[in-house]
Amino acid sequence: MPHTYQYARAALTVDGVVFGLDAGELKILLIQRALEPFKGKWALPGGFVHVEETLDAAARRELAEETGLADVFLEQLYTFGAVKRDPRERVVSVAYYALVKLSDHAAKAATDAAKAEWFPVSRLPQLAFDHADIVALALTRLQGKVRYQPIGFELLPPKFTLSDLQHLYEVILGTELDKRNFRKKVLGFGLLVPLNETQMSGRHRPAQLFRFDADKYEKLKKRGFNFEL
Amino acid sequence: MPHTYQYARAALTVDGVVFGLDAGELKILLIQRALEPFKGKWALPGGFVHVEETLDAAARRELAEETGLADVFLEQLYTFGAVKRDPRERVVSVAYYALVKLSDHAAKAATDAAKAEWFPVSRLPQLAFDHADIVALALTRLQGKVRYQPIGFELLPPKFTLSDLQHLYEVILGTELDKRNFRKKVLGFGLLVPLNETQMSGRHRPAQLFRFDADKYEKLKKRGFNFEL
DNA sequence: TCAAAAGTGTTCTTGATACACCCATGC
DNA sequence: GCATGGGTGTATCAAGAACACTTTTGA
Repeated sequence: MPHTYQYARAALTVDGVVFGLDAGELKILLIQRALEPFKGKWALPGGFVHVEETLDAAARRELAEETGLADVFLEQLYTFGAVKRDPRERVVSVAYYALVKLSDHAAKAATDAAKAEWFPVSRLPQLAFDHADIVALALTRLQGKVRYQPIGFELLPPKFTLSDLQHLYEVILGTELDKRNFRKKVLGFGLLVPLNETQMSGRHRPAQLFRFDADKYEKLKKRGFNFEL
Repeated sequence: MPHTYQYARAALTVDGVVFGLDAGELKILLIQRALEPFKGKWALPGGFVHVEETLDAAARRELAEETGLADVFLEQLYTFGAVKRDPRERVVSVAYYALVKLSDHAAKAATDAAKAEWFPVSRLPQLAFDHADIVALALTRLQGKVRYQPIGFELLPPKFTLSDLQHLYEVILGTELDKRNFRKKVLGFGLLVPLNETQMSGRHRPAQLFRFDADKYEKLKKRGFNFEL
């Protein structure tokens, strides 16, 4: 049953920039397009927003359908509305970015989707539409946000070492950090709980494992606490 | 000539939260709705996005049409997509916020629009749709952004005193600031140019007028300079 | 001469930075 | 026993916070 409108309407889509940390590199999940336009090119997972679903729901649904990801950290990024960004017709896209723990999701992502692949942000293939712009903005946002909100933990497994955490920040921010200062600061927040476990990974001293205390963070946040770097 | 689509599409609108500084208060420009739904209620200026115009262009056009404002600082805020946010049909709105110098625009705004009025953010009337949410988010964004980007000057006249600037920050952030520390810091950036003018305003010592050196800021920014508080 | 806002420096405290060595383990 | 990353403390420096009095003007 086709719908009729007096004026032409833009189509509405969502697109997702999915970040993951893999082998010490920051990566993004891309889909190879099966259809024109840009057939065969790599693109962000995404698709049309249904009339009876919120934008967030559409973003989550598309992620699930195209990549098998569920229960990820997801946040709206920006809405892209250049007139010719899609060669077929006017399409406005609400972009999201997501942070996933590859430990959870690596397996699923591989099986479900037709052709989904992780690419290091530093070596992306050519992207369809204006998706390169979207990725660039997502990266800037991630770099900004990671400094004053503890979202980095969304990229790590539930149990991690301080070195894991430091490398995460170094990769995202593109800087080197001093080990002692980093540890002093991050432990100073009192949001990392040392576990009764260590992690062995090669012929050297095993590393203490920690988890992030999200509950405590929420409580502190309400009292005006500020996580920074 | 009506358009036909296979699936129902959401309508796309833009809405603008226009901030202005008036009589030492932070205010927002609202429009009284002439039509249902929410007839008679106050709402953000905004309207439908045309098929051949960018989102930014739509936001500027609506501001001009409904409030007479042009050439204002304008930045995308967030896109609101709750399913029932408009009782008639599905409407997704890309929200913007704008900063205007009342010195420039007060006159125009008064004449052009049917019923536009400035309301202090602390005493807003009941708003149509989910516009109260949009305003709340805009305020949060403004408070965040004003700390690390020199956008406050968009709310001041081209020539201003340091007290004007300090009061602006105090009003936006809702805090009191120490006069000496504030001046030390803000002058330390070297972005305020003292003019050969003073401003008399009552029976006390006249105040030095400054202008913000936007060119110099742009150059510094490219070299990694960081404006902060 | 008084009221009212403009303008100005110093001390103290806090947080950021710089920096080098010992520890536990696997091979 | 050696290579590898894990783990720790202190001294210095810079920036932020606290704080009070003099200046200029109009009435």
